[in-house]
Parts: sequence; C-alpha cells; structure tokens
Amino acid sequence: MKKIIPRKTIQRLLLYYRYLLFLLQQGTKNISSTSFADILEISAAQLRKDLSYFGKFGTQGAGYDVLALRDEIAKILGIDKERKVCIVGLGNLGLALLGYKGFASLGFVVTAIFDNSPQKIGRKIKGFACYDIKELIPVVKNNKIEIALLTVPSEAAQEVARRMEDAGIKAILNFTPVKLSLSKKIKINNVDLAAELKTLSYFL
Amino acid sequence: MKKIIPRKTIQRLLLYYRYLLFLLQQGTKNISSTSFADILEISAAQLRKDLSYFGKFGTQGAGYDVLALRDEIAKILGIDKERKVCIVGLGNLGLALLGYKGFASLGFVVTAIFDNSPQKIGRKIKGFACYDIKELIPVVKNNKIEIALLTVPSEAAQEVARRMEDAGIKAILNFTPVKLSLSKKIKINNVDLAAELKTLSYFL
DNA sequence: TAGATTGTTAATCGATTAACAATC
DNA sequence: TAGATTGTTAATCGATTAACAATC
Repeated sequence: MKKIIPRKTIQRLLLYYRYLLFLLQQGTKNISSTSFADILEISAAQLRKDLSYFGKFGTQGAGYDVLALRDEIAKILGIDKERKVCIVGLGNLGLALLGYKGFASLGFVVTAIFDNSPQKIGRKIKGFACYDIKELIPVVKNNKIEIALLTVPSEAAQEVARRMEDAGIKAILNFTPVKLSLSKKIKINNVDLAAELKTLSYFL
Repeated sequence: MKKIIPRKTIQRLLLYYRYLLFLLQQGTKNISSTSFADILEISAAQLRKDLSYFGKFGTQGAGYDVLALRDEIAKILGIDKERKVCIVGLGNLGLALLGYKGFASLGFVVTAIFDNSPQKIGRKIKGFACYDIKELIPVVKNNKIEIALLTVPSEAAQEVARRMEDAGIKAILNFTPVKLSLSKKIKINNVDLAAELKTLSYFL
C-alpha cells in the first residue's frame, strides 16, 4: 500500500529546508515542532504530519536536531542529486531564469538553451551557447536532459512542447498560459504569472 | 452570511475566461458545461459549481451563451477595471515582467518602476522612467498604486516590502523566496520559481 | 411535449488540525 | 522520575464530485 504524498507536503518540505539552513547559520542546534511551526506560520501538527510521511526524525521530549533534519530533507528532496535542465525560448523570461541563482543551489544544472532567433543562435548568452530550437531533439537526447523550462511565446508553446516530448523530456515547467496537451507520462507544472496577479487583485 | 469563495475557483475563472475568448474566435456561440469541462479537463460539476458562487448564467437544456458568459466572468474578475502596479527591482525578472504583454490585457497598468542602481535610475527602460527606490513612498502615494511586484534580491526583500507597506501598497506579488512579515492587511502572493521546479523534479 | 442541461444538495474525497498515548 | 515533545489516530474542515429535481 503505497502512501500518496501530497504535493503541498513537498512544497512545504522545501520551505522547511530553507529555514533549517537559516537556523543553522544562527547556530540553532535543536528545535521543537512547536517553535519551528511558529516561525513558519503553520501548525505544529502539519509540520509533524509532513515529516511523518517519510519517517521519524525527532526525539520525544527533545524535538529535532537541526543539522540531521536538514540532511534528511535534502535526501528526501534529492537536493544532492543533479538534474539537467534546458531553457527553451530566450525572451526576457528565459533570460531571467537563466540568470537565476536559486536553481543551482537546488541541484539544477542548465545544460542547454534554445531559441529560434538568428541573432541568438550560435552565440554565447551569459556563458551558455545558444542552440537552434530545431536541434532540440538531438541536443536533449545527447545530453540526457530531463527537465525543460518552456518560455516561448504562447503561439509556439504547444508545438515546442510536442517536440520536447519527442526528445524524451520527462518534465516541463510551463510559463506560457497555454494548456499543453501531451502524453500523461510527462509531468507538467504550470506557472501562470498573469493568473497569480489576477488572483491577488481579485481578493483585494 | 457571506459565501467564501475558494481561491482555486478564482484561478479557474481566469482559465474559463481565456477559453471563452478562444471559443468566440472560433465562432462558437453556445456551449454546455459538459463540453466546456471536457476542453478544460475538469469536471462539469466543478465548472457549474464555480459559476454558481456568482449567479446563474446558463439555460437548462441549452447550456451557456459564450459571449454572455465571457462578459459575466470579466465583470466578476474586474477585468474591465484598471489596477495600477509598480515593479520594484529591475533585474532580469523585473525586466521580464515589464515586457510581459499578458498583464495589460487583464487590466494591469505598470505605473512606475524602481531600482537602486545609478545606471538605471532616471533612465527610460522599455519606455518607462526608472525611479530611485528611495522615492518609492511618494511615487506610490502620488500615483495611487495598489499592487507591487517584488523582484529585488532576497537580502533586500523584507526591507523593501516594509517600505511598500508604509507607502500604502495593498497587495504584493512576491518573487523572492523570502517569507515577508508584514501587517495582515496586505495581501501577499508568493511565486517561488525554484520551489515550482523542485516540486516538479520530486515527482519525476 | 420530450430531451437536454442547468443549479444545487448530499456524498465523497483529501488535507489539516486536535488530542493524546508513547517515550525520550 | 517528571516534564516535554514526538508520531499517529481520530475529528474536523474544505473542496470536489455525483446525482437529480427543476426547467428551458
């Protein structure tokens, strides 16, 4: 009977990881679920429940060892393991992602970047050689790239995504507002910036 | 007894809106909840439930008028009303957001942009005059800006956010991985790109 | 009228929280 | 041992779905 782990639990695990790093910096050696949950502004029950999906990491009466818990969460999230990613579409957003430091510390390695503009193809951009998007399939295959960040214009999104599928990409982080239709085998996460803003504004 | 409308319902409303535009382009005049839900890959019950929070927009036996439904949803989301936003921090991500066409069509008007770099302050960037971040408070107040996009480096996030609060900003779309601590009155939406990617990779 | 499809109620599912026995 | 805090079970909350009476 395989436990199904909620997506939200995984998201919170990353939050826990970040704060454990911070606590370590501060020299905090040990913390109870109650104090940690207070810092994170969640309930202590939720924190313990989230951890319990993966094992027992605390000590009754004493709480959690910050260093040990950090390591356990790193292991769970696979932060030690490297994942090869490519960025497809080097408009402003693609460039922003390319320059984003946060990815590297979580084990993501930008292995290739693609565009369709002759002004970019073949040139070095922030130290990365830009490939023609036509070469997506061989480049992804040769480099065993698993994850693609899709930052092309909406019109091109579906067709490029289809090509990613053919190239053997396993997961796509989709920044376009297009609902991609691909095989169920590919994991897709949609990041819709306009939707985030609109939701926020609605609740004003 | 005020009905509480789930945040997810609002998110889906925007999805409905986009597909209604698309259906209109195609010349579809009418659609049933079943066919529309099929297109959106959600359940028909959910679609009808979402709409029912706001009123009755369909006709039994006949479905929904595409044009009328689009207008109703636009009214609900306030897509007709303009909202003034500012972008604070003009690194790659700030620039990407500045160039993002999708906002304008949803009624967001970029009214000011801010940075702390002498190379940017006072210059025009993509047609917008860049202000010194020190002037945030007067500029926001004078222009009655309601929403701020926070794209500064992590280290500066909390302090800049505090200043946004003092300036009377009502909602912040926070692109930094920092948990902002501000008065409860300010609406905060966190967009954590690294977390999105990490979550995706975990589920591989 | 007969067929289709809405709007809504009740049932289900899943995630969060409260409570507490186990135990360090 | 006594106090503190975990890990887990059961209760609660909220959101999704199924079902169907209302009705165009």
